Amino acid sequence: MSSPNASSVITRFAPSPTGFLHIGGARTALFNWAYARGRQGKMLLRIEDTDRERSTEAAIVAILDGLKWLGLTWDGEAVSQYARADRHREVANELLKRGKAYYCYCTPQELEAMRAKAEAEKRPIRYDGTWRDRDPSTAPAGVKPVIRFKAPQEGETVIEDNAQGRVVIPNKDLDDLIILRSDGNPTYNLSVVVDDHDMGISHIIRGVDHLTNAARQTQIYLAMGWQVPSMTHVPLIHGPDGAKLSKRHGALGVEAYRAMGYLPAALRNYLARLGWSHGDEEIFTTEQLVEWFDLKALGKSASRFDFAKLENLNGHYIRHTPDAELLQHLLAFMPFAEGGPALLARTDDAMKSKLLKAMPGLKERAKTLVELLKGAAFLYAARPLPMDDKARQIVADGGIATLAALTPVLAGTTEWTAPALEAAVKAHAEQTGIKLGKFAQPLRAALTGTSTSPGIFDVLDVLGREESLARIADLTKD
RNA sequence: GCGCCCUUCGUCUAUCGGUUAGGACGGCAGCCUUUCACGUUGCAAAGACGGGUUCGACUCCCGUAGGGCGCGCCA
Repeated sequence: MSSPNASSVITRFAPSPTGFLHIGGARTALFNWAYARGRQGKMLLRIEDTDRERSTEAAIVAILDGLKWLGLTWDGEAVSQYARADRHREVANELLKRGKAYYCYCTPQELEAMRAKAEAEKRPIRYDGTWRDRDPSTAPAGVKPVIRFKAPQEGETVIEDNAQGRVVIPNKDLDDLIILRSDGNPTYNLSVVVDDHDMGISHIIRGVDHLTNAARQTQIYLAMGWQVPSMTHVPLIHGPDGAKLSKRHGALGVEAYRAMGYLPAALRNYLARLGWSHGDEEIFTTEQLVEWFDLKALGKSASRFDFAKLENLNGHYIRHTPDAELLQHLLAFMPFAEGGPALLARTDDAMKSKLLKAMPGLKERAKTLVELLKGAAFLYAARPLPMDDKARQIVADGGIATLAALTPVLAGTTEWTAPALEAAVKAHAEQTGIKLGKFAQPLRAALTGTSTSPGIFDVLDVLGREESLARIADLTKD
């Protein structure tokens, strides 16, 4: 199964489908992807679904969907770990045959008691090795055994980690883990080793929460006489408060970031800067990430997720995305936005061209697609326009008189374009000696129903002569 | 409790024994300005603590404190 070219890079992303793709998993996937892509290698995808109780189809769909949205493509078909259970059992039996594993007849209750006792006596919580050297013929009747790995008790296990450095763990602290459950199903640590070996994985890149597993897995590789892949354990991402970003503490799936209006490219860029750096580079393309990404530049300490920085980056990406492309992003985002589907239904070709025309002014003031859509709301608004408090205030504050005085100026402008309208209004301002700003705000209120918008002459332009004049007339006619 | 790991501005980070400890986000102040943004200029802001090693430590070593991860017939 492994590549004929021994030096080729094969990484993998191996999520367990017990929930959505969270931000830490997304970054792990990004690193695996970038590393493989940057070295003409492959990134494989394996779904670790051996926990039949908690694995769900919905989670698998969400994870694949999240990866696709993030633009992280994998090579070949996603592998179901559970589907390979026979092979895992085969290896468990091989280990048994080699004397590297044994049957254990302890019941879950006994193990629980063992743990409780150890804890009460303030001893390390580990399996005591009851069945390690015991004759299976003394097994109690009616108890289905598990198979335990016979871990070395002396010496130490060394992990040469690309991010963590050389990590040494005393073998006395690693107990005999279960590799095959009493129901005959393999457990995680066995499955991972067998799959990574069979799939020819050259580089394992995952979160540091797997560091201890790395030691146990190393022992299994050694027991099977297999080559241990290059290991890299990246530091974790914590929440803004420094606490861990667990499922229950507001950890969000990537689809939540999509709904918050972040662009995949911005999220990739942001995530890449958590635990990894390339000198002082802050904003870089995905192509550059692929080119620059290097295991050696990985940090060791956990980082906190900072929405403010993500938002800033996202704003940068929005501003620098070409209008037409950004419109496509906005359209794709709308189904996930609050009130978005309704607006999307009303987005015909005419509306699309209005959005496109207004885009330069719109994108300048949006940090997220949510804000972009909100900024575009005036294009969708139906007359008479709903007004927010500030707009109402402006109108009430002498705005109507200003608008009335402005109406003939606008109506008399032969060419309805932003520059022509601006020239006309400025001329009027000069004649009357009133500052331009005095005209702009009432106009903005009348045309958009808010106090903020793109440049007011651009707004007049996109809205068109008829609609603009009508919106103004709605306020001045009575 | 045991094991492993981590610790530079509020946050993300640069530094690979010799720097005025740099950048970015955020903050503050100014400029620009038709609103809001953008842009731009400037300012404040860091080596957890204590010992070593060294001519010289943020960089190396030890300890302390704080934090994280792991210790399932979960992954």
